[in-house]
Amino acid sequence: MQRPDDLELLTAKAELLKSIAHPVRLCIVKGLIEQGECNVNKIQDCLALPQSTVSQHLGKLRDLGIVRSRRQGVEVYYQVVNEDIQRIVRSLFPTSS
Amino acid sequence: MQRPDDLELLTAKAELLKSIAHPVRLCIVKGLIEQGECNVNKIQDCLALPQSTVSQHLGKLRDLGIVRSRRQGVEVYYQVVNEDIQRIVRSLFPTSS
DNA sequence: TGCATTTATCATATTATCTGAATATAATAA
DNA sequence: TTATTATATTCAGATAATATGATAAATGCA
Repeated sequence: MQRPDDLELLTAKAELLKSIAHPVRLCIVKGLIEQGECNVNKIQDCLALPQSTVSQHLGKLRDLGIVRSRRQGVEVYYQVVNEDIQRIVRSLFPTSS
Repeated sequence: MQRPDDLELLTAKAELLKSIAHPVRLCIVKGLIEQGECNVNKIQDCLALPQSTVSQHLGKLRDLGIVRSRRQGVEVYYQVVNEDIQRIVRSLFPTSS
């Protein structure tokens, strides 16, 4: 066991993991990875959670660079853009596409 | 985006991610994976954290089945036994062994 | 303009997590 | 038995994360 040479790296990676270490966010990210881009409204419907709850989770994912949003008219579409996260989620749910 | 068919699975996987979504626990797990089994004392020395803090983190990892402990006399040795976690950590730190 | 729809933000209550001190337990040696 | 070393557990306070309702902002349409 060697001394943690790079605490910043560890903290950054832990932060990354934390971003999907929540059932709702993991569900959102898994859904986006498996089925591609999606707008907020549809995500909400599927999760059956209050709009503000979903929006805040998406906001957190956006702030961390896990997802990117794109406005199309009134709607905002989200997609997963972080490769670490994509690898991790695919590796956690191997049977899925 | 489909309805979360298996909330339990999502919650379990999120729990798994949460277990290493902390710099100290990620450091411990990374160290154990890269350098194999290690006793608590050495882990403490390397992390320069209070004994109870390290022990509590190890306890959390043990309760979740991430690591397994083995007593050898007075010392307790830990090793990582969860394959999901091994895959994730290796994928997060690709340059390491 | 006024209105409906979609999404974001704010305030706040609740809950979970982290930490360190103190204490407890386990193994071994003297 | 007592002492020592190694590890675990308990507890209290601080901090952080989460959920939710109210409100605000952005867009498009009549």
